[in-house]
Amino acid sequence: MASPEATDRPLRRDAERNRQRILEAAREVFAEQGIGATLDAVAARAGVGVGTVYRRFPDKDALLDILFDERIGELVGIADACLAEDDAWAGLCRFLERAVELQAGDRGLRDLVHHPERGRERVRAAREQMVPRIAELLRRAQDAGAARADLAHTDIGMTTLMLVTAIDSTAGIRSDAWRRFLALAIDGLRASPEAGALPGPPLDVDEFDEALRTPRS
Amino acid sequence: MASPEATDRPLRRDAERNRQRILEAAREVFAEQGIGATLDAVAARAGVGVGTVYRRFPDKDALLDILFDERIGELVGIADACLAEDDAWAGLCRFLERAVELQAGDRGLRDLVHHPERGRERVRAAREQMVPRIAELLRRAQDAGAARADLAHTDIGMTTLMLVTAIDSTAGIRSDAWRRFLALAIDGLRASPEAGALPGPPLDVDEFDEALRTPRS
DNA sequence: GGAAAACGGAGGAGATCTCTCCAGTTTCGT
DNA sequence: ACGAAACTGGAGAGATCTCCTCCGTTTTCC
Repeated sequence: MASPEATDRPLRRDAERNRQRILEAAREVFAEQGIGATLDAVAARAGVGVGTVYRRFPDKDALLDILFDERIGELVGIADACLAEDDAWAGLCRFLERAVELQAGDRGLRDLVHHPERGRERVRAAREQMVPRIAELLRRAQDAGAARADLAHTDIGMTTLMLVTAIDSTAGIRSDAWRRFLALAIDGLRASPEAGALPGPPLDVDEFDEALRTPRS
Repeated sequence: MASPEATDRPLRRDAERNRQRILEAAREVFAEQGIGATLDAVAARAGVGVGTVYRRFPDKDALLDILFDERIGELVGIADACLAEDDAWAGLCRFLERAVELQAGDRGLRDLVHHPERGRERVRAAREQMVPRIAELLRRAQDAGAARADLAHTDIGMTTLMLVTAIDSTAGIRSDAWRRFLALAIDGLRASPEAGALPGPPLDVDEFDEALRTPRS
């Protein structure tokens, strides 16, 4: 069903072999270079011509959709697992850690999660599943008195967006440097007597969505 | 001395008028669009031809240097003012607030501060003055027991880098939304009994420099 | 063995950006 | 008020990039 010819006769042997090579090469190239990588780069890595890539996949978004549907699904799985934890605060922290960890290893995934224009239906749908889960993770941690009460779930989203910046900057230097910044961020989310009230209202969902849509330097 | 012809005869009246128009237009355009703005855009805003811009300024970096030398100098001034505050923690917080505030209003300044490739000697020199000041602001706050003891000054730098991401994303939506994220970040820097030790060593200065040099999506 | 399917990769088309060139216009000293 | 020198505008050259198509050649499979 991932194949465009699924309903017709199967691909010729060489075609099927190349299709797999392209998918694997695309996985590698997008993970390294992000979704900005050209299909020429994918073709080169796969050892086929660009024409072969374009014959098999209508365009880059279609390829991204096939590749990343599953990976974004993993994020949903992580959220569900963390919702199942007894300790709500630990669940929230663990979610952040594992979600960021997953993205740390894949620049394409980072781009896609924080870049609503790209990808198609499946990726988009998966991303939308995240919102209620994150909101629930936060609400539980707040009810337990562990997370500061004035957080909104968009604050969690912005926190991961900011962490992605740290990852992008440091991935080539020290691949786990992000853990330090995550720890700092988590301490900022914790309920604490010293912390004053947050200034201003949080972003609402639409504002946050627009924020993701905004191109960053 | 800002003028390339300073040692020769003064510019003709129309040339000097256009030079001023270009500088003002460049300030506006770079503040809005960042240092990626084209000199064509600057010329259009100034109401002159591109040729006129290139006749007066050898290239974009020279123009950036003239424009932003002073603005980065303001950052140094802010750091000095905050170093003079009695309350070391308040000084650090105030520095972050004012430094980020200054950058919030000027996308070009954000780009330049966090993008060591661009700009020339003067901008570069001004940026280097920041490092010891930030280190001192942090050390004082740590000695006072207010900032967590395991922070390095590169953590402050990374914090502002991450905040810049938040600003870039939200500037067009709610221009002061960043204050909320700054408050969260500051709470993460505060010494606190709940906070465990930070994982891994901080970035050293060279690593942080390389991190800034790394292109971000 | 031959028709059909697939291949490769040069290159067209379209975006950008930076910066140059020169025919025409403006300034200013005398 | 006039002519030389200074200055102007903006088309467009040149350099990159990226996406995607086209078609002569090769491979598959009945």
